[in-house]
Amino acid sequence: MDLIATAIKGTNDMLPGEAYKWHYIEKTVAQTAALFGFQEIRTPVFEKTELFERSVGDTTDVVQKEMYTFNDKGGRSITLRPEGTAGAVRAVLEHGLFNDALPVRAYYITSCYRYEKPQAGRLREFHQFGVECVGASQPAADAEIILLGRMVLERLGIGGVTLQINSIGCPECRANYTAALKSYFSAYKEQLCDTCLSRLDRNPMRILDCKSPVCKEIAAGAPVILDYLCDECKEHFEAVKGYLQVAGVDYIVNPHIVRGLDYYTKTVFEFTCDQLGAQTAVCAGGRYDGLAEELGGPHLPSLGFAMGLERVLMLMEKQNLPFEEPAVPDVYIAPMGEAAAEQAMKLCAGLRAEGFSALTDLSGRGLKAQMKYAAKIRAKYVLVLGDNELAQGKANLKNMATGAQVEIELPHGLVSAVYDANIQTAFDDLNDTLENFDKQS
RNA sequence: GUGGGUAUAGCUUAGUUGGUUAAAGCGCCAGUUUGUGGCACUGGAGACCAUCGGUUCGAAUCCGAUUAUCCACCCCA
Repeated sequence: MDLIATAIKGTNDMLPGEAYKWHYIEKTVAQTAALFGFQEIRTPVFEKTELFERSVGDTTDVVQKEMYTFNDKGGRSITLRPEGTAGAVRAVLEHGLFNDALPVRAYYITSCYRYEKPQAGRLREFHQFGVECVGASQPAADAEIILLGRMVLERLGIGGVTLQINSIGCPECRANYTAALKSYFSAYKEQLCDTCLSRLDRNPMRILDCKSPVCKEIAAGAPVILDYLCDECKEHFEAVKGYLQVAGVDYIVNPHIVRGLDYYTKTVFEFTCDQLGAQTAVCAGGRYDGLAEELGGPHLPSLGFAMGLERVLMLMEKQNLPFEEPAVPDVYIAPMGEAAAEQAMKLCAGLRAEGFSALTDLSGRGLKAQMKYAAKIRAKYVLVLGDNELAQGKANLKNMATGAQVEIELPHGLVSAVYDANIQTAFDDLNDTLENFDKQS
């Protein structure tokens, strides 16, 4: 084939044969969110560029080199959302949802866009399940969000996941900490890798994240944020850990967890797994107490997380986890000849009106081919409709799983040219037949 | 943005040291004369061997570039 266009780099088509997996994940995720009182929020795929520059932070990689930014025809700078929090919080503020009962609990399942080199577990268009809890300052909120993330993974059956938590403090304690980091790392200027050298000035906390062995070794001896937390942040973090312990949640405190988005404060966490290729995080988030104000709203301590759904899917497939099976057609009607084809169409319509999924031939195939097709689409029952059946008003209904057949009465309407009111009751009989079929055979 | 692997039918692959009409399995379509699927048999459609250029009498095979894809770095979910 020589197609004039193919899918864009880093995008995935979700094909009919796979869609049920997504449905299952989305359903599980939404139901779990509902258990925690979260309601869905949907915001536009694109936003004003400033929104992301301000929230995510204009020194972050995401903003600096990964955003899909363009000017629309009105000359406005528009950006496809690289993450979900900014838009959700913007909407909460814009519509004054904080005037209603606090906290606002919202979740979303959306696509996000980042211009990155695709690799395992990383796409340019990817999907996130995210939750935002706006207007909750207490450590209980942190624990609740973590519990929600954990429960989603649990309900999907995903194993091998570790919860790592840390606190990166408030702007005040972080300032002290970064100062300490700077002076510590400055002593190793000669040995740090180039990227870390540039991070020394801009964001020394990132050096803790570096994978280069040398930097890792140096970072191992670096000051730890937890020692620099102010009393309030320290207390908050202790309380969060306390809640997690009470809830029986296993976690490890990893002082090297540093989120790449600027809005995070205090608690940050990641659910990590080693089955994601070079990627580690399947779900990550934290508190962002200053974001609402940063966007021009009131002071609203908040927090949330995002879960990478492609990564969730990847883990589920790797771990051979079951998905809710897709629905298969209830009945396939195999007509033979033109007259039968018309009646089959009518019968299908009636069955569908009754809530059955009913299919019939659209390709003019022979009976054998139709049986094959019916088997392939995993139809539960097949009804062969030929001249004999139409003449006698009876037909054989075949159970495709067992091969058993049973004779049923055809609706009267089928043999008359005009739609007959009786057809409805006749379909009811057919329904009963379908329902009782297994008992009979 | 940097680096590495890969590129032959819808899918998975074979194609010997470059040598005539490029194979197979699966899938698809159709048959195996009487109206019933999963099995078997037979036949059919389907590939300008990613693209462009080069070396050669001759290229799917060698060389280069481009593109795509996978993986890793970076960063992130």
